[in-house]
Amino acid sequence: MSELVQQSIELLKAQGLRITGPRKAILEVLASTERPFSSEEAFAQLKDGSCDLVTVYRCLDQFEKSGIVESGVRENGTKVYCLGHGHGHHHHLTCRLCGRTERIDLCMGKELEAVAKSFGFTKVTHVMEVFGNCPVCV
Amino acid sequence: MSELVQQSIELLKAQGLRITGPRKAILEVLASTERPFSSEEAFAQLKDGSCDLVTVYRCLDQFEKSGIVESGVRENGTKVYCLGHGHGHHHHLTCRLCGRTERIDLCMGKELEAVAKSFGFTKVTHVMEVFGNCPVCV
DNA sequence: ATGAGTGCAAATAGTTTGCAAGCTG
DNA sequence: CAGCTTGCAAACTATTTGCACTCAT
Repeated sequence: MSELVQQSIELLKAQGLRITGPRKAILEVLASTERPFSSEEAFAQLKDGSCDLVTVYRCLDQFEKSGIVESGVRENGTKVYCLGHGHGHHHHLTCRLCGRTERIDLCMGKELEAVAKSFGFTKVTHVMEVFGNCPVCV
Repeated sequence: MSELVQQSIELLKAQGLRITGPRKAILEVLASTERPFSSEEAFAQLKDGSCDLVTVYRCLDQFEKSGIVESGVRENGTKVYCLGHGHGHHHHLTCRLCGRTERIDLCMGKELEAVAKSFGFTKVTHVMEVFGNCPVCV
């Protein structure tokens, strides 16, 4: 089991959450690559019978609430999740044709928070996804 | 009819598209505020009987292809559209409780494009939405 | 043993599509 | 009057919810 999965499990335990087969399996999938997964995609990566698709939805949602994964939104509105991979908040550059994903550390979180605060907004979060056609897909 | 709507209509005509009742009505709604609308929300603003919800979906999609509106995605994945309002590309700060929206001109489009190109990606686009709780909602 | 977690089925939300009829240019 | 547009119905995709059962702690 990867170190990243171990860390995540500790975090879950620390919050009084239970470590189950499906949760471990889903974490393993997320840890396998930096590419963000939708619930359906993560489900597709699981060995047949690992768990139900609904469980994937519920676990990913739970993981997000627990702060061990971050979520984003695809161009088409699909929700995706990825482990912090030990690097905390970041964004992705995704090929809209093949799904290949590169990590982007560029982020204007602080600036956005400053602007938002100037409007009196609190609990500021943001979602940013970058799309393009990768060299392989032309 | 607002100037903004006039401009949009000219753009549609220039592309050989037809100016119909529903299209004008939808443009009026979009022009009424800087707040981005989902198809359902735009539909709700129309006078009863202006047109069918499906038509709103199709028109907004068409408007985006024609370049007269820009689209974004809500935290929950809902697709939203807004007129350029004569200021071109921009982003929004939306209260996740009441929907109040402020315009944000902060954008790292150029930087993102540079990073994406360094990976060999072309046709780079990005989606960014900022959320918070506005002063009125606490 | 107790309640968090899961599976299955069914409900929902948002959006898209097929096709015949209507209206714009 | 040609064919872009629309309306209506139905299909679809992604996600959520209800409920009984199971298993981690």
